[in-house]
Amino acid sequence: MPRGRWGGRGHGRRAVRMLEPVLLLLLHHGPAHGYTLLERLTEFGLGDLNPSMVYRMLREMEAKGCVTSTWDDERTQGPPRRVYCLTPQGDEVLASWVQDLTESRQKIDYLLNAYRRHMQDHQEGEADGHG
Amino acid sequence: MPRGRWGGRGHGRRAVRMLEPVLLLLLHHGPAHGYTLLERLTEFGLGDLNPSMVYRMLREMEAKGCVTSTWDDERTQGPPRRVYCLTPQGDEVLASWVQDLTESRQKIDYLLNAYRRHMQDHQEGEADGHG
DNA sequence: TTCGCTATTGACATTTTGCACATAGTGTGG
DNA sequence: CCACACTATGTGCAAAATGTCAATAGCGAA
Repeated sequence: MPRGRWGGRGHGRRAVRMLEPVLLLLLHHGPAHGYTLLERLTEFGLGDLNPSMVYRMLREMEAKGCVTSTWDDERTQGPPRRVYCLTPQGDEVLASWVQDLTESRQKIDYLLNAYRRHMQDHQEGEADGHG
Repeated sequence: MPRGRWGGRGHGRRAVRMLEPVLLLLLHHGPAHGYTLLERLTEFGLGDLNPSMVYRMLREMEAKGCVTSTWDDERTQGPPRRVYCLTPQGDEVLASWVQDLTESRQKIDYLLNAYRRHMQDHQEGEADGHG
């Protein structure tokens, strides 16, 4: 019974997916190669991602018009590299992601606070009126 | 080219999925019917969810052993209702969700802060050395 | 040539999501 | 009784997203 890579421990889903916004932000600093972006993901806690996913996301973003790509002229080593560059469109999408993430953060906060409050009450209840 | 229900506006993915943890938290307060849970979701900003998804999630949670369900004895109106009840297992899973969400929140914060810092620098750069 | 590293891409399986619709009991109006 | 609205839950399917593996490809070293 294959249930993905989450071998039984804990819950089976990840709360957030931030690959696209992180890539957009990274590209807002200036054009970059996929491979470079890939390495910079660790800074954002996305270090365990499979390269294919990053390249795929990049291509999807290009299809949506968020980025453009050209082949790099200079080649230091290895095969030709693509240089990705943010478009104004990508800029807007980044902004909308920031919006979404701000709201998401609020929702998470709400849940987390509700959890802590409830757990506190629960403990007090145990110590006070129960036992 | 159908891309889901996000008709071109903004980005096409949602950052977070919190249905399961919210249901677990709600059930930590005590047993409840699916329909009731469904209505309480709005408090957590999950008001626009399709009922099927909630019931489905509930059944998945039961399959995982996070909750148990029995048919309600009393019937006020409508068909028999299931009462869902959190298990110790579900308690643990909720805790692991809280962990995950705490980390996720940190990641979001990191991205948001990086964005704001960068945008500030960008503006200063525009006003100062550019134009 | 083969090996190892850098870079990118393709193909396929699995998982998740959204939606439409089926089922089912109860109460109301004709 | 029948149609209808409301409460409550469950099924099935199609599309999209995600995860993993393997393929391609250039370059330098052995």
